[in-house]
Amino acid sequence: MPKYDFRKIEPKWQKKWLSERLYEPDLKSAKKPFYNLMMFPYPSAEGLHVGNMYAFVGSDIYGRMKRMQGYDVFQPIGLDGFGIHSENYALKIGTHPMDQSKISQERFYKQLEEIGNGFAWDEKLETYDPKYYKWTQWIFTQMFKNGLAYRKRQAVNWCPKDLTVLADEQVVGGKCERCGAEVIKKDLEQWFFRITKYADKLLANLEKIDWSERVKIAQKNWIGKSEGALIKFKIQNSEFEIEVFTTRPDTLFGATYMVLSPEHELIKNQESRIENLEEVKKYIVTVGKKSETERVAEGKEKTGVELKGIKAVNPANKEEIPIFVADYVLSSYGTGAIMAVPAHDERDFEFAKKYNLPIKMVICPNYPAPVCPILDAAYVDSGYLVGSGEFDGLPAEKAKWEITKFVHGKRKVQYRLRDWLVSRQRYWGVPIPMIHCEKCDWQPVPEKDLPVELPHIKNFRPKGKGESPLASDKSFYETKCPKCGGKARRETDVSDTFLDSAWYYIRYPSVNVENSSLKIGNSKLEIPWNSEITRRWLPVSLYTGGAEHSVLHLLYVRFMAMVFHDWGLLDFEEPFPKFRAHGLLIKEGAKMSKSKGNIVNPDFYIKEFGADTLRMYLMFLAPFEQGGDFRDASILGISRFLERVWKLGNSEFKKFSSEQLLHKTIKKITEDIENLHYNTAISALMILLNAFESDGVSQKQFETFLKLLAPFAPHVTEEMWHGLGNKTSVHKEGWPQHDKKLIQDETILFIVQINGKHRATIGAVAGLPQEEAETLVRQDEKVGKLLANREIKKIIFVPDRLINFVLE
RNA sequence: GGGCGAGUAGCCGAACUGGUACAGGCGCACGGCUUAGAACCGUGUUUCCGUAAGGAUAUGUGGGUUCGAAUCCCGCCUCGCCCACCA
Repeated sequence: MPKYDFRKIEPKWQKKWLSERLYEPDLKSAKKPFYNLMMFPYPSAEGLHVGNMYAFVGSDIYGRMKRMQGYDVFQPIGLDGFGIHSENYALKIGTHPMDQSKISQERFYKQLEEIGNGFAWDEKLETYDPKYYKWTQWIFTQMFKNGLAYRKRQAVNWCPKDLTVLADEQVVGGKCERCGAEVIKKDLEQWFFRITKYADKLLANLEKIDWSERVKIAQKNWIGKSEGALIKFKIQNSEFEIEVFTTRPDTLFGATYMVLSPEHELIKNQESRIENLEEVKKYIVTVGKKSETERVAEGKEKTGVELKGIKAVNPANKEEIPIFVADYVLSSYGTGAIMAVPAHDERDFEFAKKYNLPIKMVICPNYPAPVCPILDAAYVDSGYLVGSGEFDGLPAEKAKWEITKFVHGKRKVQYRLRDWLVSRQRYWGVPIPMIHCEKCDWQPVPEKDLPVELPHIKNFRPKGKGESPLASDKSFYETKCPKCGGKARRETDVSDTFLDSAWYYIRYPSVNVENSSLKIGNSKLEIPWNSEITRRWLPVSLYTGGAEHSVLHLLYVRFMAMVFHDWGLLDFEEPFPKFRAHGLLIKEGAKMSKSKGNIVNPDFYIKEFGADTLRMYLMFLAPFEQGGDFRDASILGISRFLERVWKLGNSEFKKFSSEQLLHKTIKKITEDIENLHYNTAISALMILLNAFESDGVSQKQFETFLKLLAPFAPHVTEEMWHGLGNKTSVHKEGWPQHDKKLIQDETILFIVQINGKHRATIGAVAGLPQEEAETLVRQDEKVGKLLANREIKKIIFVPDRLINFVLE
């Protein structure tokens, strides 16, 4: 018997598959397209993380079964190589990202090949390839032309370590998603994408897509829809008004003061009337220096300053109320100002207590209530109106819209979602293709001049002055205005990496074909993909990836698809009708991280045990969607399993007695893979192998077994398949079908219970009616004894399964 | 603070729609093979009583529904993930 030499077998088949283009579907004319996609990785030269491998293998197993089921499976691969991640790595080891990317790319692709996935290598793409980012830039210019990209000055998230601004989605718990540094606010003018325009659709479409529930919930909360009203408050002795957004217009009569965010325009506007201007300004400056986390940490103790000398008027009861500025009101949500109703809002209550402001109760749990309860906390539940003039006695829900009408307010739906900040003051990214001209303002770079190539500049280190390193390269930024031809300056910021990944899945099938064009009047506009191919292959059949991208990539990518759809470039709105989040792979109970030094490098395990063993081990740990704990010790179980398979396939065949078990296993494995329950599928293979070893196996049965094992262990199965005299790849074989008749049991085991307790197990033929089953069971000696002289109150009968005698 | 999810053997985990709780693997123990060890093969492995047959007991915890609950309902405890002053 030859030795199971995976070190020879695995590279041999990998080469062969590649040269035979085994995993390349016919993109132009495939009859049963199945686009199986896993989120592409961002590479660093440290190489593929075992967590990446876990995710890719899980996706591959599904794709392999689909291929064997007769689908034309397209499983492309590429690199999300632009961005802070790769740039920081280059900074750390002292290389240039442009050179480093070539090294990382080679290493990553080599590793991805070694894990034995069925990738369509011909269509690989890298986001830092000018051929690719030409179109990322094209998308940017179209966004601008369609009014979906705009510039705005506002307080934005700034990472003091990575020296760039960040989108809200990239600030996690007040910290930079990439480096973990405390994020502070900076007042800067930046490029934004108008994702809020699609808030409603992004939310509504969630109902239509089949996604892991936890990801849908995360998106729903992030979008954060709330219904309320816009209400205007007049400023005493002034033309100025303050507009507020509230979800509780029913409590308007209880508004005893107002609060503005530190950035609110009224403060500048009314500067001359504010008596304590110095104090106010000082407060605003102090607040501006605080980081997000400091604000949250101090959140329990609210701070604020009254704007002395000016008052607002409550439009409901015309009472004069004071105005405060406080940082618990955010400039970026609603109108940046609130009406404070301390009796019915926890935050306002706390603030009012601290500054000794009146607390007026206007909602009572009961009506007519002789006395309203004395508040030691805000009463935030619903009830009936009191102290609200003509509205007294109305249920709060009803009063909401009547009061809004009474004060000429407007109903308004407000989203928590903010526009997507896409500028980055870094080097390693897609240059934003915009030109600024003193005369003509902002102009997009004309399509014919794309791409705007990222120059190889020596000093790419971020500068931290709110400018990208590109701003020091005169030859880059000096240009002419595309409109008037005058002297102009290029935008020197780059765009967010998440823009690169927001459309890659459309590009894959079109990598090697000609792009389509749109007719606009008499001219043609080339678009970034081929429409015919796109119609055949998209949307993606199954998308797999990490749940950590719930409100990042997975939100942006949906937004962009909706935009393309509205431009007539795609005929679907949702890019991924089915998405599954895989679990997190941890190591000995702890998260893998560089700082802990416990990152598992797959190379070592592939060398030591083989890719097939590592693949199966990873999948056997726990359900794929749950994640798993990598422990060295238990990899031996799989290693033994494959050795035994090898041994069995190299010994003499004879007929296996239970054809039934084989067919039950076919059914189970098919269902398990469909549901990504790879751990139980592997366990079913083990059970079958155990049976083969004790009862024997025919060649035909063993070949079926190899097909079932093929998605998990593609190399060894291919080797043995050919060893049995087959000339074509096992991965192109038809997936085994179970025989429905064969899996029906002829005999079953009856569970006999007395008072719900298991007392005996009795074999019987299947399909026995209750009476016969009862007779049979009573004949049993033990059961007979237990039932002797007892009164039977009731008998519960579950066909072919159980009979329960209930006594007295 | 809010939302979501989970708690089964020494460990990872299985259990369809409520119907034999713990499949499969790891580990461990004993035995075989071997000069010896590794590897490999076999047997056993919730806990308690019992030589055994068998019996009792057991799915974080306390209740409830049911002939019957890991599964459904309510309270509590613990852990994980996400969000977090969003008016």
